[in-house]
Amino acid sequence: MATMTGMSDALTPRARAREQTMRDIVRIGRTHLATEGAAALSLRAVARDLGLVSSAVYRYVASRDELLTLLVVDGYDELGDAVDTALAGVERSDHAGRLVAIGRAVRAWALAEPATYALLFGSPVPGYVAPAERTTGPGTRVVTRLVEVWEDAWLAGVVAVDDRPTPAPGLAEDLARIRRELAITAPDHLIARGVLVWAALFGCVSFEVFGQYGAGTLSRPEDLFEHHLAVLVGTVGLR
Amino acid sequence: MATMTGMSDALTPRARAREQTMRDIVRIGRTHLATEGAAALSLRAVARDLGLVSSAVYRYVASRDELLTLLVVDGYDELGDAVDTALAGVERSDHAGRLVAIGRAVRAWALAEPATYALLFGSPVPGYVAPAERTTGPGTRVVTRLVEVWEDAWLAGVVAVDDRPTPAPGLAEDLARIRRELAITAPDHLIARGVLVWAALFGCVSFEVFGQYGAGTLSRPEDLFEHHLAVLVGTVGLR
DNA sequence: TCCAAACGAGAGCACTGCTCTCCCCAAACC
DNA sequence: GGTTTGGGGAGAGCAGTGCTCTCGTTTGGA
Repeated sequence: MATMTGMSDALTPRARAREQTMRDIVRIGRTHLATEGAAALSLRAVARDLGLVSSAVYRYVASRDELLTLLVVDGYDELGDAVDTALAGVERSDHAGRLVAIGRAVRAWALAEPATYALLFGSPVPGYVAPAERTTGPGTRVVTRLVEVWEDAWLAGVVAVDDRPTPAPGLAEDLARIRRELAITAPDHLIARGVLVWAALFGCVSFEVFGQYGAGTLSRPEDLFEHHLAVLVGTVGLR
Repeated sequence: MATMTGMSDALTPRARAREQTMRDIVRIGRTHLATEGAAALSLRAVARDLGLVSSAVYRYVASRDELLTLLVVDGYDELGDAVDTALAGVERSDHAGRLVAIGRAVRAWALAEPATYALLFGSPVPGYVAPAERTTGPGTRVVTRLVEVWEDAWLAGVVAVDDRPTPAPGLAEDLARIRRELAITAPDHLIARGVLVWAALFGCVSFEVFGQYGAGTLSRPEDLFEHHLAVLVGTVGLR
């Protein structure tokens, strides 16, 4: 509180070194996460790789859970970047193409970083709850992009989907809140289908990453995924 | 190897006591799993609750991983029983009703036993791989029931679904193997859609159990799930 | 120049999984 | 019934973990 209050960003030497150490911790943490997995992520091991004694890293990271939070945020950012990069190559008016691009990007990133994907979308690490104020922002980047697709298509008037089955009346309130919070205009049945496609997309990716299809039963999983994407495009009435 | 070789089942007093202890271990393990989660599952804690010293439980369970395997098998069995019970109340000819019943049963069980559900369908516990020879049997009960639904509907000639998008030619081999292994006759496009519905169903359940929808954003998640089920019924052309 | 803050090291506590040895007693065999 | 054998419990111990506390040292800023 004393000396260097203010807006930081002034880059004092100490802050500079500190940020470098923080980056090193996250970097080493990511490699450990990728090689040994989330439960085997050990602050002591990170400290060893960093050339520090275990207690020293507690100057930077308050607990193992906070290290997990850092990795969660890092993962969401990377996934969000991957999706945005993929979207950059698709015309905004090509709604089906954008949905497919998002799906492919999510799958590709998940297969490349299965441990981080598991940390974000798998079973919660027991005893650990990601602090909402730090993770919801980066955590909603993908679904934000998905919603953009439906909304764009709806505004362009090119959504062709049956409005049956009709969402239950009890859902109206929830859907209205979603519509308000995301500032969209698409009707209830489209929002509900969008949520389904969102969940289905990650369900497909999770099945593949977590090996639920059975070990080695699929010789061409990418073909199956492409087909599923194509069906999902129809589920929200894009073309 | 010495005395009591043979088919067991003869229930010698020792074997009887042993099985009782095994059941106690699984029972206590389940409560710990439910209260503290998979990563916090500790053989020592189970031993304490059992009134034993930690080394004693190693007479029954070779390792912590084996305890996890016991709980995995136990969970698959319970889920399979839940699904079968739900199906018992639906006419075999009511294909849509059977799919909905399976979906509801899976969701209800997952919400009732989130920790076990996470163990089965969430991110794999790091360093632990479920031994296929012990888990694939019980682990395929649900998908077996799902496949039964499509197959029954197909045989009854009541499947009304577009055969587009056409599964990629490269998928033919994989789909043929699935058809052979499960002894079904449904065509490629129906099998592919069935796989999608399977993954989508568990994607929806996982999103809800793992809180991916955002904490407390849905006031009536069951209504949303019902709607998703209704859409998925259409995805495989049931009515 | 001097002080306070930042920082690293080390010891220590309570916990974990797992191994090994010791030993008792009940079950199994004659 | 007596003998033996092995199942099973207890305890110590090793290596690892998260985390805390204390103790010096370094170093940046006033």
